[in-house]
Amino acid sequence: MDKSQKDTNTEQRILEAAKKVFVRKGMAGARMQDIADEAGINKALLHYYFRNKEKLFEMIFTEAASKLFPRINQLFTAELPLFEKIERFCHEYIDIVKSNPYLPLFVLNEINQNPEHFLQKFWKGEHKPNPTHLLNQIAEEVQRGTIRPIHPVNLLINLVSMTIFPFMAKPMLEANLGISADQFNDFIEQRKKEIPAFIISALRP
Amino acid sequence: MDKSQKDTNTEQRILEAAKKVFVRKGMAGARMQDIADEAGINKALLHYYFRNKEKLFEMIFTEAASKLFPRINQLFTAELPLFEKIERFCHEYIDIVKSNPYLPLFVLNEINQNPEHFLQKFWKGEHKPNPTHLLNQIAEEVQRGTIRPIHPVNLLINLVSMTIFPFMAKPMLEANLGISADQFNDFIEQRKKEIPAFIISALRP
DNA sequence: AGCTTTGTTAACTATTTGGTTAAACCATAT
DNA sequence: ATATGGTTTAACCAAATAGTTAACAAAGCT
Repeated sequence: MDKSQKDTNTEQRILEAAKKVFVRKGMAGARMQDIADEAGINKALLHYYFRNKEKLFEMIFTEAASKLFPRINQLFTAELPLFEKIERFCHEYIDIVKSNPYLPLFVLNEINQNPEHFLQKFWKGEHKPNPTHLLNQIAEEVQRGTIRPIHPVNLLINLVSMTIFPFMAKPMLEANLGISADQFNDFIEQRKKEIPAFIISALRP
Repeated sequence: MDKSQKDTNTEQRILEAAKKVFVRKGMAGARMQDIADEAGINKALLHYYFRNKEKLFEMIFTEAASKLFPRINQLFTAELPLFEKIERFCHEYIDIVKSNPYLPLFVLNEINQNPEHFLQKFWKGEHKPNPTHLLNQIAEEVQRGTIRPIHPVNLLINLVSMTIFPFMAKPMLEANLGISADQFNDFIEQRKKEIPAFIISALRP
Protein backbone atom coordinates (compact mmCIF):
# COMPACT_ATOMS: atom_id res chain seq x y z
CA MET A 1 0.00 0.00 0.00
CA ASP A 2 1.48 3.34 -0.98
CA LYS A 3 2.03 6.28 1.33
CA SER A 4 -0.71 8.39 -0.14
CA GLN A 5 -3.19 5.80 1.02
CA LYS A 6 -1.66 5.15 4.42
CA ASP A 7 -1.54 8.86 5.07
CA THR A 8 -5.17 9.48 4.42
CA ASN A 9 -7.69 9.06 7.16
CA THR A 10 -8.87 5.45 7.26
CA GLU A 11 -12.47 6.37 7.95
CA GLN A 12 -12.45 8.63 4.92
CA ARG A 13 -10.91 5.93 2.77
CA ILE A 14 -13.59 3.49 3.85
CA LEU A 15 -16.35 5.94 3.06
CA GLU A 16 -14.97 6.58 -0.39
CA ALA A 17 -14.57 2.88 -1.09
CA ALA A 18 -18.04 2.15 0.23
CA LYS A 19 -19.54 4.87 -1.90
CA LYS A 20 -17.85 3.51 -4.98
CA VAL A 21 -19.03 -0.05 -4.37
CA PHE A 22 -22.52 0.73 -3.09
CA VAL A 23 -23.31 3.16 -5.88
CA ARG A 24 -22.14 0.67 -8.51
CA LYS A 25 -23.64 -2.48 -7.06
CA GLY A 26 -26.46 -1.27 -4.85
CA MET A 27 -27.08 -2.27 -1.23
CA ALA A 28 -27.93 -5.87 -2.09
CA GLY A 29 -25.16 -6.40 -4.62
CA ALA A 30 -22.34 -4.80 -2.64
CA ARG A 31 -19.95 -7.07 -0.73
CA MET A 32 -18.22 -5.98 2.45
CA GLN A 33 -15.09 -7.76 1.21
CA ASP A 34 -15.10 -5.68 -1.96
CA ILE A 35 -15.38 -2.49 0.06
CA ALA A 36 -12.50 -3.60 2.26
CA ASP A 37 -10.39 -4.44 -0.78
CA GLU A 38 -11.24 -1.16 -2.44
CA ALA A 39 -10.18 0.66 0.72
CA GLY A 40 -7.04 -1.46 1.01
CA ILE A 41 -7.85 -2.70 4.50
CA ASN A 42 -9.00 -5.75 6.39
CA LYS A 43 -12.66 -6.66 6.47
CA ALA A 44 -12.71 -6.60 10.26
CA LEU A 45 -11.65 -2.99 10.23
CA LEU A 46 -14.80 -2.16 8.36
CA HIS A 47 -16.83 -3.44 11.27
CA TYR A 48 -14.58 -1.59 13.66
CA TYR A 49 -15.45 1.74 12.08
CA PHE A 50 -19.03 0.95 11.07
CA ARG A 51 -20.81 -1.71 13.06
CA ASN A 52 -22.50 -3.40 10.12
CA LYS A 53 -23.38 -3.22 6.48
CA GLU A 54 -26.68 -1.48 7.06
CA LYS A 55 -25.09 1.31 9.12
CA LEU A 56 -22.41 1.84 6.51
CA PHE A 57 -24.95 1.83 3.74
CA GLU A 58 -27.17 4.32 5.48
CA MET A 59 -24.22 6.65 5.84
CA ILE A 60 -23.48 6.45 2.13
CA PHE A 61 -27.10 6.74 1.13
CA THR A 62 -27.64 9.73 3.38
CA GLU A 63 -24.59 11.42 1.97
CA ALA A 64 -25.73 10.69 -1.58
CA ALA A 65 -29.24 11.93 -1.00
CA SER A 66 -27.94 15.00 0.79
CA LYS A 67 -25.96 15.83 -2.29
CA LEU A 68 -28.98 15.44 -4.54
CA PHE A 69 -31.93 16.89 -2.69
CA PRO A 70 -31.22 19.91 -0.50
CA ARG A 71 -29.72 21.80 -3.40
CA ILE A 72 -32.96 21.29 -5.29
CA ASN A 73 -34.79 23.00 -2.48
CA GLN A 74 -32.47 25.98 -2.45
CA LEU A 75 -32.90 26.39 -6.18
CA PHE A 76 -36.65 25.95 -6.04
CA THR A 77 -37.15 28.38 -3.22
CA ALA A 78 -34.79 31.11 -4.44
CA GLU A 79 -36.18 34.57 -5.14
CA LEU A 80 -35.62 34.68 -8.88
CA PRO A 81 -37.66 35.25 -12.02
CA LEU A 82 -39.04 31.97 -13.37
CA PHE A 83 -36.89 31.72 -16.47
CA GLU A 84 -33.74 32.56 -14.60
CA LYS A 85 -34.62 29.95 -12.02
CA ILE A 86 -35.03 27.33 -14.72
CA GLU A 87 -31.70 28.25 -16.23
CA ARG A 88 -29.94 28.11 -12.91
CA PHE A 89 -31.52 24.83 -11.98
CA CYS A 90 -30.31 23.18 -15.16
CA HIS A 91 -26.89 24.68 -14.94
CA GLU A 92 -26.18 23.97 -11.30
CA TYR A 93 -27.92 20.65 -11.11
CA ILE A 94 -26.16 19.27 -14.14
CA ASP A 95 -22.89 20.34 -12.56
CA ILE A 96 -23.72 18.48 -9.38
CA VAL A 97 -24.76 15.29 -11.09
CA LYS A 98 -22.02 15.47 -13.67
CA SER A 99 -19.46 14.85 -10.95
CA ASN A 100 -21.58 11.99 -9.59
CA PRO A 101 -23.32 10.60 -12.65
CA TYR A 102 -24.47 7.37 -11.02
CA LEU A 103 -26.10 8.98 -8.01
CA PRO A 104 -29.62 9.52 -9.39
CA LEU A 105 -30.08 5.94 -10.53
CA PHE A 106 -28.61 4.67 -7.28
CA VAL A 107 -30.83 6.77 -5.07
CA LEU A 108 -34.02 6.27 -7.05
CA ASN A 109 -33.40 2.57 -7.22
CA GLU A 110 -32.88 2.15 -3.50
CA ILE A 111 -35.93 4.26 -2.78
CA ASN A 112 -37.86 2.07 -5.14
CA GLN A 113 -36.72 -1.12 -3.44
CA ASN A 114 -37.77 0.10 -0.03
CA PRO A 115 -40.03 3.13 -0.30
CA GLU A 116 -41.52 3.12 3.20
CA HIS A 117 -38.15 2.88 4.87
CA PHE A 118 -36.48 5.77 3.11
CA LEU A 119 -39.34 8.10 2.49
CA GLN A 120 -40.55 7.95 6.06
CA LYS A 121 -37.28 7.64 7.92
CA PHE A 122 -35.07 9.79 5.77
CA TRP A 123 -37.23 12.55 4.38
CA LYS A 124 -37.36 15.02 7.22
CA GLY A 125 -36.96 18.80 7.09
CA GLU A 126 -34.44 20.09 4.63
CA HIS A 127 -34.12 16.70 2.93
CA LYS A 128 -37.69 16.71 1.73
CA PRO A 129 -37.99 18.53 -1.57
CA ASN A 130 -40.51 21.29 -1.30
CA PRO A 131 -41.55 22.53 -4.73
CA THR A 132 -44.58 24.57 -3.62
CA HIS A 133 -42.79 27.88 -4.04
CA LEU A 134 -41.82 27.09 -7.61
CA LEU A 135 -45.27 25.68 -8.36
CA ASN A 136 -46.92 28.87 -7.12
CA GLN A 137 -44.54 30.95 -9.15
CA ILE A 138 -45.46 29.03 -12.30
CA ALA A 139 -49.19 29.33 -11.55
CA GLU A 140 -48.79 33.10 -11.15
CA GLU A 141 -47.04 33.50 -14.49
CA VAL A 142 -49.75 31.46 -16.15
CA GLN A 143 -52.47 33.60 -14.60
CA ARG A 144 -50.65 36.76 -15.61
CA GLY A 145 -50.52 35.41 -19.14
CA THR A 146 -46.77 35.81 -19.44
CA ILE A 147 -46.41 32.11 -20.28
CA ARG A 148 -48.62 29.56 -22.00
CA PRO A 149 -51.16 27.81 -19.82
CA ILE A 150 -49.62 24.71 -18.29
CA HIS A 151 -50.25 22.68 -15.16
CA PRO A 152 -47.33 23.69 -12.90
CA VAL A 153 -46.60 20.11 -11.89
CA ASN A 154 -46.20 19.15 -15.54
CA LEU A 155 -43.67 21.89 -16.11
CA LEU A 156 -41.77 20.92 -12.99
CA ILE A 157 -41.64 17.27 -13.97
CA ASN A 158 -40.59 18.14 -17.51
CA LEU A 159 -37.74 20.24 -16.19
CA VAL A 160 -36.50 17.58 -13.79
CA SER A 161 -36.97 14.76 -16.29
CA MET A 162 -34.93 16.36 -19.03
CA THR A 163 -32.20 17.29 -16.58
CA ILE A 164 -31.79 14.01 -14.77
CA PHE A 165 -32.89 11.23 -17.11
CA PRO A 166 -29.88 11.33 -19.45
CA PHE A 167 -27.63 10.42 -16.54
CA MET A 168 -29.73 7.40 -15.70
CA ALA A 169 -29.63 6.22 -19.29
CA LYS A 170 -25.93 6.98 -19.64
CA PRO A 171 -24.71 3.44 -20.47
CA MET A 172 -27.51 3.00 -22.97
CA LEU A 173 -26.88 6.33 -24.63
CA GLU A 174 -23.17 5.71 -24.89
CA ALA A 175 -23.70 2.28 -26.38
CA ASN A 176 -26.57 3.22 -28.61
CA LEU A 177 -25.40 6.54 -29.97
CA GLY A 178 -21.91 5.07 -30.14
CA ILE A 179 -20.33 7.85 -28.13
CA SER A 180 -17.50 7.87 -25.62
CA ALA A 181 -17.64 9.02 -22.01
CA ASP A 182 -16.03 12.28 -23.08
CA GLN A 183 -18.58 12.86 -25.78
CA PHE A 184 -21.31 12.10 -23.29
CA ASN A 185 -19.94 14.83 -21.08
CA ASP A 186 -19.94 17.27 -23.98
CA PHE A 187 -23.50 16.35 -24.76
CA ILE A 188 -24.58 16.89 -21.18
CA GLU A 189 -22.66 20.14 -20.94
CA GLN A 190 -24.43 21.53 -23.95
CA ARG A 191 -27.80 20.60 -22.49
CA LYS A 192 -27.25 23.16 -19.71
CA LYS A 193 -28.30 25.75 -22.26
CA GLU A 194 -30.42 23.57 -24.50
CA ILE A 195 -32.96 22.50 -21.88
CA PRO A 196 -33.81 26.02 -20.67
CA ALA A 197 -34.03 27.23 -24.26
CA PHE A 198 -36.37 24.37 -25.08
CA ILE A 199 -38.59 25.02 -22.09
CA ILE A 200 -38.69 28.76 -22.55
CA SER A 201 -39.54 28.24 -26.19
CA ALA A 202 -42.38 25.94 -25.20
CA LEU A 203 -43.71 28.51 -22.77
CA ARG A 204 -43.97 31.38 -25.29
CA PRO A 205 -47.60 32.54 -25.24
CA MET B 1 -53.65 -22.68 -2.12
CA ASP B 2 -56.78 -21.80 -4.03
CA LYS B 3 -57.96 -23.40 -7.23
CA SER B 4 -57.13 -20.44 -9.41
CA GLN B 5 -53.48 -20.94 -8.55
CA LYS B 6 -53.38 -24.72 -8.83
CA ASP B 7 -55.10 -24.56 -12.17
CA THR B 8 -52.61 -22.25 -13.79
CA ASN B 9 -49.55 -23.60 -15.46
CA THR B 10 -46.74 -23.90 -12.92
CA GLU B 11 -44.13 -22.59 -15.28
CA GLN B 12 -46.25 -19.54 -15.91
CA ARG B 13 -46.81 -19.03 -12.19
CA ILE B 14 -43.08 -19.18 -11.62
CA LEU B 15 -42.39 -16.65 -14.33
CA GLU B 16 -44.94 -14.25 -12.91
CA ALA B 17 -43.59 -14.64 -9.41
CA ALA B 18 -40.02 -14.25 -10.62
CA LYS B 19 -40.90 -11.13 -12.52
CA LYS B 20 -42.54 -9.63 -9.47
CA VAL B 21 -39.59 -10.36 -7.19
CA PHE B 22 -36.79 -9.57 -9.66
CA VAL B 23 -38.33 -6.32 -10.78
CA ARG B 24 -38.87 -5.26 -7.20
CA LYS B 25 -35.55 -6.37 -5.71
CA GLY B 26 -33.19 -6.61 -8.67
CA MET B 27 -31.02 -9.57 -9.56
CA ALA B 28 -28.78 -9.22 -6.52
CA GLY B 29 -31.54 -8.54 -4.03
CA ALA B 30 -33.95 -11.23 -5.17
CA ARG B 31 -34.06 -14.50 -3.23
CA MET B 32 -34.99 -17.79 -4.86
CA GLN B 33 -36.96 -18.62 -1.72
CA ASP B 34 -39.03 -15.47 -2.12
CA ILE B 35 -39.81 -16.36 -5.71
CA ALA B 36 -40.84 -19.86 -4.64
CA ASP B 37 -43.06 -18.46 -1.89
CA GLU B 38 -44.60 -15.93 -4.25
CA ALA B 39 -45.37 -18.74 -6.68
CA GLY B 40 -46.69 -20.92 -3.86
CA ILE B 41 -44.30 -23.77 -4.58
CA ASN B 42 -41.21 -25.48 -3.26
CA LYS B 43 -37.80 -24.00 -3.88
CA ALA B 44 -36.58 -27.19 -5.54
CA LEU B 45 -39.30 -26.91 -8.11
CA LEU B 46 -37.82 -23.64 -9.20
CA HIS B 47 -34.62 -25.42 -10.10
CA TYR B 48 -36.59 -28.15 -11.78
CA TYR B 49 -38.11 -25.67 -14.22
CA PHE B 50 -35.19 -23.27 -14.50
CA ARG B 51 -31.74 -24.64 -13.84
CA ASN B 52 -30.45 -21.71 -11.84
CA LYS B 53 -31.01 -18.14 -10.74
CA GLU B 54 -29.08 -16.65 -13.63
CA LYS B 55 -31.10 -18.53 -16.24
CA LEU B 56 -34.35 -17.51 -14.61
CA PHE B 57 -33.21 -13.93 -14.35
CA GLU B 58 -32.14 -13.77 -17.95
CA MET B 59 -35.55 -15.01 -18.98
CA ILE B 60 -37.25 -12.27 -16.98
CA PHE B 61 -34.85 -9.58 -18.09
CA THR B 62 -35.19 -10.54 -21.73
CA GLU B 63 -38.94 -10.48 -21.46
CA ALA B 64 -38.82 -7.11 -19.75
CA ALA B 65 -36.45 -5.58 -22.27
CA SER B 66 -38.43 -7.06 -25.14
CA LYS B 67 -41.46 -5.28 -23.82
CA LEU B 68 -39.62 -1.98 -23.61
CA PHE B 69 -37.37 -1.72 -26.63
CA PRO B 70 -38.70 -3.25 -29.86
CA ARG B 71 -41.84 -1.16 -29.67
CA ILE B 72 -39.66 1.94 -29.56
CA ASN B 73 -38.10 0.90 -32.82
CA GLN B 74 -41.42 0.37 -34.54
CA LEU B 75 -42.57 3.79 -33.44
CA PHE B 76 -39.30 5.46 -34.40
CA THR B 77 -39.17 3.89 -37.83
CA ALA B 78 -42.84 4.35 -38.76
CA GLU B 79 -43.71 6.40 -41.84
CA LEU B 80 -45.49 9.25 -40.14
CA PRO B 81 -45.22 13.03 -39.97
CA LEU B 82 -42.95 14.11 -37.12
CA PHE B 83 -45.60 15.59 -34.85
CA GLU B 84 -47.87 12.62 -35.27
CA LYS B 85 -44.98 10.33 -34.49
CA ILE B 86 -44.27 12.21 -31.30
CA GLU B 87 -47.89 12.00 -30.28
CA ARG B 88 -48.09 8.33 -30.96
CA PHE B 89 -44.86 7.61 -29.16
CA CYS B 90 -46.08 9.30 -25.99
CA HIS B 91 -49.48 7.72 -26.17
CA GLU B 92 -48.44 4.17 -26.89
CA TYR B 93 -45.33 4.14 -24.80
CA ILE B 94 -47.06 5.51 -21.75
CA ASP B 95 -49.65 2.78 -22.18
CA ILE B 96 -46.97 0.11 -22.26
CA VAL B 97 -45.12 1.37 -19.23
CA LYS B 98 -48.27 2.21 -17.33
CA SER B 99 -49.05 -1.48 -17.07
CA ASN B 100 -45.46 -2.18 -15.99
CA PRO B 101 -44.43 0.95 -14.14
CA TYR B 102 -41.32 -0.54 -12.53
CA LEU B 103 -39.82 -1.91 -15.71
CA PRO B 104 -37.75 1.11 -16.80
CA LEU B 105 -35.98 1.53 -13.49
CA PHE B 106 -35.40 -2.21 -13.30
CA VAL B 107 -33.94 -2.49 -16.77
CA LEU B 108 -31.82 0.64 -16.62
CA ASN B 109 -30.49 -0.35 -13.24
CA GLU B 110 -29.44 -3.82 -14.30
CA ILE B 111 -27.85 -2.44 -17.44
CA ASN B 112 -26.01 0.03 -15.27
CA GLN B 113 -24.70 -2.63 -12.94
CA ASN B 114 -23.36 -4.73 -15.78
CA PRO B 115 -23.19 -2.71 -19.00
CA GLU B 116 -20.83 -4.91 -21.02
CA HIS B 117 -22.84 -8.03 -20.34
CA PHE B 118 -26.21 -6.74 -21.39
CA LEU B 119 -25.32 -4.29 -24.08
CA GLN B 120 -23.10 -6.74 -25.91
CA LYS B 121 -24.92 -9.99 -25.29
CA PHE B 122 -28.48 -8.81 -25.39
CA TRP B 123 -28.60 -5.95 -27.86
CA LYS B 124 -28.74 -7.70 -31.17
CA GLY B 125 -30.96 -6.95 -34.15
CA GLU B 126 -34.47 -5.88 -33.31
CA HIS B 127 -33.63 -5.37 -29.65
CA LYS B 128 -31.19 -2.59 -30.35
CA PRO B 129 -33.00 0.75 -30.55
CA ASN B 130 -32.26 2.39 -33.85
CA PRO B 131 -33.25 6.05 -33.78
CA THR B 132 -31.47 7.11 -36.97
CA HIS B 133 -34.69 7.30 -38.96
CA LEU B 134 -36.30 9.63 -36.45
CA LEU B 135 -33.12 11.66 -36.13
CA ASN B 136 -32.96 12.16 -39.89
CA GLN B 137 -36.59 13.11 -39.94
CA ILE B 138 -35.99 15.79 -37.32
CA ALA B 139 -32.94 17.09 -39.16
CA GLU B 140 -34.99 17.39 -42.34
CA GLU B 141 -37.74 19.39 -40.67
CA VAL B 142 -35.15 21.69 -39.18
CA GLN B 143 -33.51 22.24 -42.55
CA ARG B 144 -36.88 22.85 -44.15
CA GLY B 145 -37.54 25.44 -41.47
CA THR B 146 -40.83 23.89 -40.37
CA ILE B 147 -39.54 23.61 -36.81
CA ARG B 148 -37.10 25.61 -34.72
CA PRO B 149 -33.44 24.66 -35.06
CA ILE B 150 -32.57 21.92 -32.57
CA HIS B 151 -30.00 19.18 -32.44
CA PRO B 152 -32.03 16.04 -33.24
CA VAL B 153 -30.47 14.05 -30.42
CA ASN B 154 -31.55 16.68 -27.94
CA LEU B 155 -35.12 16.50 -29.10
CA LEU B 156 -35.08 12.72 -28.97
CA ILE B 157 -33.70 12.68 -25.44
CA ASN B 158 -36.19 15.31 -24.32
CA LEU B 159 -39.04 13.23 -25.64
CA VAL B 160 -37.87 10.01 -24.03
CA SER B 161 -36.94 11.71 -20.75
CA MET B 162 -40.31 13.34 -20.22
CA THR B 163 -42.10 10.13 -21.11
CA ILE B 164 -40.15 7.68 -18.99
CA PHE B 165 -38.68 9.58 -16.06
CA PRO B 166 -41.92 10.06 -14.11
CA PHE B 167 -42.24 6.28 -13.80
CA MET B 168 -38.78 5.98 -12.37
CA ALA B 169 -39.50 8.66 -9.81
CA LYS B 170 -42.93 7.26 -9.04
CA PRO B 171 -42.40 6.53 -5.33
CA MET B 172 -40.84 9.95 -4.85
CA LEU B 173 -43.58 11.74 -6.69
CA GLU B 174 -46.32 9.95 -4.78
CA ALA B 175 -44.67 10.71 -1.47
CA ASN B 176 -43.64 14.24 -2.29
CA LEU B 177 -46.71 15.52 -4.06
CA GLY B 178 -48.80 13.61 -1.56
CA ILE B 179 -50.74 11.72 -4.20
CA SER B 180 -52.12 8.19 -4.33
CA ALA B 181 -51.33 5.53 -6.90
CA ASP B 182 -54.62 6.34 -8.59
CA GLN B 183 -53.80 10.00 -8.80
CA PHE B 184 -50.40 9.12 -10.17
CA ASN B 185 -52.12 7.19 -12.93
CA ASP B 186 -54.34 10.15 -13.71
CA PHE B 187 -51.33 12.39 -13.83
CA ILE B 188 -49.52 10.06 -16.21
CA GLU B 189 -52.60 9.61 -18.35
CA GLN B 190 -52.93 13.34 -18.84
CA ARG B 191 -49.29 13.59 -19.85
CA LYS B 192 -50.04 11.57 -22.98
CA LYS B 193 -51.41 14.81 -24.41
CA GLU B 194 -49.39 17.24 -22.35
CA ILE B 195 -45.93 16.09 -23.47
CA PRO B 196 -46.60 16.29 -27.21
CA ALA B 197 -48.28 19.66 -26.77
CA PHE B 198 -45.27 20.89 -24.82
CA ILE B 199 -42.80 19.65 -27.41
CA ILE B 200 -44.75 20.93 -30.38
CA SER B 201 -45.07 24.27 -28.69
CA ALA B 202 -41.33 24.35 -28.15
CA LEU B 203 -40.72 23.57 -31.82
CA ARG B 204 -42.82 26.41 -33.21
CA PRO B 205 -40.52 28.44 -35.48
C1' DA C 1 10.11 3.50 30.97
C1' DG C 2 5.41 1.51 31.74
C1' DC C 3 0.49 1.82 31.03
C1' DT C 4 -3.69 2.82 28.39
C1' DT C 5 -6.18 3.70 24.34
C1' DT C 6 -6.75 3.28 19.54
C1' DG C 7 -5.99 0.97 15.17
C1' DT C 8 -5.19 -3.33 12.55
C1' DT C 9 -4.90 -8.12 11.38
C1' DA C 10 -5.60 -13.30 10.71
C1' DA C 11 -8.42 -16.70 11.85
C1' DC C 12 -12.77 -18.07 13.14
C1' DT C 13 -18.09 -18.45 13.60
C1' DA C 14 -22.86 -18.14 12.24
C1' DT C 15 -26.11 -17.45 8.92
C1' DT C 16 -27.89 -16.93 4.63
C1' DT C 17 -28.67 -18.72 0.28
C1' DG C 18 -28.16 -21.11 -4.23
C1' DG C 19 -28.35 -25.56 -5.54
C1' DT C 20 -28.89 -31.03 -5.08
C1' DT C 21 -30.86 -35.56 -3.89
C1' DA C 22 -33.82 -39.10 -3.07
C1' DA C 23 -38.11 -40.19 -2.10
C1' DA C 24 -43.15 -39.38 -2.48
C1' DC C 25 -47.02 -38.14 -5.30
C1' DC C 26 -50.15 -38.46 -9.06
C1' DA C 27 -52.03 -38.97 -13.44
C1' DT C 28 -52.34 -42.01 -17.38
C1' DA C 29 -51.53 -45.95 -20.30
C1' DT C 30 -51.03 -50.89 -20.37
C1' DA D 1 -53.70 -53.29 -10.27
C1' DT D 2 -49.49 -51.68 -11.55
C1' DA D 3 -45.82 -49.86 -14.24
C1' DT D 4 -44.32 -45.47 -16.06
C1' DG D 5 -43.08 -40.72 -16.48
C1' DG D 6 -43.57 -36.32 -15.29
C1' DT D 7 -44.24 -33.36 -11.10
C1' DT D 8 -43.51 -31.96 -6.28
C1' DT D 9 -41.60 -32.12 -1.72
C1' DA D 10 -38.59 -32.37 2.63
C1' DA D 11 -34.20 -32.70 3.87
C1' DC D 12 -29.71 -31.88 2.93
C1' DC D 13 -25.14 -29.78 1.17
C1' DA D 14 -21.68 -26.45 -0.08
C1' DA D 15 -20.34 -21.96 -1.05
C1' DA D 16 -20.62 -17.27 -0.05
C1' DT D 17 -20.84 -13.69 3.08
C1' DA D 18 -21.79 -10.81 7.30
C1' DG D 19 -20.01 -10.41 11.57
C1' DT D 20 -16.76 -11.77 15.89
C1' DT D 21 -12.64 -12.70 18.58
C1' DA D 22 -8.30 -12.54 20.28
C1' DA D 23 -3.86 -11.28 19.62
C1' DC D 24 -0.86 -7.79 18.28
C1' DA D 25 1.03 -3.08 16.87
C1' DA D 26 1.20 1.92 17.21
C1' DA D 27 0.47 6.05 19.32
C1' DG D 28 -0.40 8.85 23.45
C1' DC D 29 -0.11 9.72 28.15
C1' DT D 30 1.87 9.48 33.27
